[in-house]
Amino acid sequence: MENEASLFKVLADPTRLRLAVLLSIRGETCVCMLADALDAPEYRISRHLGIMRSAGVVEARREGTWMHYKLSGARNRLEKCLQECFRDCLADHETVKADMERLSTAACKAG
Amino acid sequence: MENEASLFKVLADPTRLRLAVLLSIRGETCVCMLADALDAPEYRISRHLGIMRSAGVVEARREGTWMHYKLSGARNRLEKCLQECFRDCLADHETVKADMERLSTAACKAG
DNA sequence: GTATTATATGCATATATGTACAGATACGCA
DNA sequence: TGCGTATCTGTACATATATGCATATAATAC
Repeated sequence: MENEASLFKVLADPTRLRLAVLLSIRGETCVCMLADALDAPEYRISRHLGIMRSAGVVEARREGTWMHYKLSGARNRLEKCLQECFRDCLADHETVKADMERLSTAACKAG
Repeated sequence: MENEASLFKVLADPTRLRLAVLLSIRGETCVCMLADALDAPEYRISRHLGIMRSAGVVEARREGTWMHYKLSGARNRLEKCLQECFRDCLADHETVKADMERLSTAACKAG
């Protein structure tokens, strides 16, 4: 049960939860966009994305200088269930809506 | 989003996750049975149940000397979704099956 | 009242965690 | 090669967390 608890632990932080929900809504997104969306310093976003990546929750793709992150495909029923939670239960959260609003006006040179 | 992250944090511990799944399967259960099921000292179970109770995840009912705990009714969509996760994704976990096995042979004077 | 049982909690300790800053790395371009 | 931009990470620090032990509380039985 350690693994399952670890998965919950990854989501047990507001920054990481917001990132997970945003990625579930928008799909692959660049780090600089995520930093703008969450209105947080880039190194903080990067650190949390690293934690999520180590846990296999997100995947990264490099495109030149830019790194794009997206949710990993669910590897089991629990991960699938939790990803559904993001979309069904958290996508319309006030914080997420504000994050999406900022994200929509953010400009990223990666296009 | 702090509240949602806190909810995940409550579940981000193996002991608490096992307790949550057990309660979702079996319904209201006495502390001594839970301690037997998890093969853990009673004070540890009590401590974690206290944390879950503070977070509103479980409810307690006193019956004489005994305390019975059960999952609280889901107060929102996220809680409902997570409770479904317990039953759909974690109930057949090896650890949970072993916990249920110990629980089935445990005797509680509360009946 | 005392004794016994079930459960909860104060305390000390060890470990983990999030954050901020500075500096490092990776990449593209000249 | 050197420069600029995007991203990552080493370190330090403050805070949070889980644990074990001993003890406290709560309820019942005598």
